[in-house]
Amino acid sequence: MYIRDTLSGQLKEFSSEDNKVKLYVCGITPYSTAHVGHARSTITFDVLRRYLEFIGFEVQHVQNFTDIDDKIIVKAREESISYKELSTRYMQEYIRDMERLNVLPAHKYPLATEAIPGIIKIVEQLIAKGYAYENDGDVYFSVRKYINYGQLSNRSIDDMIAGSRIEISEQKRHPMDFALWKASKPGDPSWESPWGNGRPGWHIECTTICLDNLGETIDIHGGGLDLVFPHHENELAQSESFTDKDPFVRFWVHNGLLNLQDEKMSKSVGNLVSIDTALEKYKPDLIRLFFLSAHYRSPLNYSDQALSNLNKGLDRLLAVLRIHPHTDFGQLDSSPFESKFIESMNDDLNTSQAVGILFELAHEINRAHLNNITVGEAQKMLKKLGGILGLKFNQSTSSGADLEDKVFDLYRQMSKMIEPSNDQGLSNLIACADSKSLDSMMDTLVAIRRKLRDANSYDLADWIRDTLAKLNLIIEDNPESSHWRWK
RNA sequence: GGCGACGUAGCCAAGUGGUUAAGGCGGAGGUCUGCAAAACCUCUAUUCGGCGGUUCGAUUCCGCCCGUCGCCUCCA
Repeated sequence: MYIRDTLSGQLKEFSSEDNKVKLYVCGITPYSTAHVGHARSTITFDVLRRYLEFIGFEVQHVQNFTDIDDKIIVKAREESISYKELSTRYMQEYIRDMERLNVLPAHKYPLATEAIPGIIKIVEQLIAKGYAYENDGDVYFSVRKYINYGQLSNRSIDDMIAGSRIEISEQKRHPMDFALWKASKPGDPSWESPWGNGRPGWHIECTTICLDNLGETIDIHGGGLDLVFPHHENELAQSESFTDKDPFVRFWVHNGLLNLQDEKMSKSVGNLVSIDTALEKYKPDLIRLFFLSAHYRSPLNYSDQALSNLNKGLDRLLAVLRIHPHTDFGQLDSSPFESKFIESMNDDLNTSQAVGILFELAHEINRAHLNNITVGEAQKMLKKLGGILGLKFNQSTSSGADLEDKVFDLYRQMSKMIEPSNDQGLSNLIACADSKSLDSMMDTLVAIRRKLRDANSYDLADWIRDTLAKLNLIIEDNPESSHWRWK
């Protein structure tokens, strides 16, 4: 498999020792509800992980929570609760949201606040080695000491200072220096350290958690494109300064950002769609399919139109999986689709192409079935390949609280309409309707319509079909048989 | 100002130095059907932002221009 590495800018063939993959994905700062942009990132790496596992790697997946930072402190104070209470709430929410999106849980979700002893050790070492300095309770990393600073984001210290709004801080020796440890203000959550009470800076928790959980060299480090600078740049600088080991990360992988009306979706802009909101409107499979329909590194515009369009496509796949295959005519060979799927995924996780292949396979299954060829194995293949993308292909079901009553009501209306016809068979069918079981009512309705259609009573047959359609119950008629399904 | 990405049909979106530029949605016609739905068949970009260059040949490589977006401050 080939993966694009941000640091080298190259497509590189992926391999690892003993077929084990150390995968570290930057998690969230839990101070507010997760949005669909977070979902895109998480799903990107979920698919990467699933695929690596599919091709035989053993993946160890670690994702952190940065559960202490300025915004958490501010927000907790606003709500008059502890930082812990606040961060716990949003961490739980996040985990639950991801579960709903069928994301495989990471093997570990380490917290920044639980890594503090390790953080302190690393900061002490960085000071001892001359990469960092303490000033009035703060500790800063000295970017000039790390000669490769800027390598990941491909920029030079001078250029960054020249163009823009770097805050000059009295405490720092160089404006680009960044905090490893921050002295805390009275009343803020704080931890004891050799430099007084304080808390970790933003990037050091990831370094520490990586080293503690995965070792000095990790195979894949992932996150959103907006983390390249400063987060990953700083993480890289401090990690390699600490370990003297190059590389810290073999593959830096970054996903493109999700836009809303061509503008990045972010907390600061406020143009957020929460995962919860998205899930109220769209099935998890659809949201995943939407993300995967574009390349993971490209920007992607979140829009209701795009999602709704894709929904028709998802319905196609679901319809194909509903086919009852013939059993006695040669099996459709779906292995070429698997090969093409793998080829696409091997090419830097080209999920867009892979999704295209799913549709091609679906089309082929429909064709084969029409020609009386058995498609059972091909259906399994479709499910299997979709599964690599984390698609569950759950058929729609919905049992509205009073749905049974509504369908039963339909019987009552029908019995009035039918009386004049004096058809004993029909009346018997109607009479045996069981208001408890939707399945049996639907089966009976299908049978009733059969009779009606045989008797050319199309008006009533159509009325039943239309009425059920309004309840999201679809009846499909074929010359020889009829079926019902959920919309 | 610096760095980077992108611009492919009505929309979403892959892709390639050269026979037919994936796939989905939408649209048109047809088959099937009592009708509808689903499915199937055919069609729907002589052309890949614009202008030059390299090349026998470029949408694909190079340069410039136009446009959109991202990063350089917290962000997945």
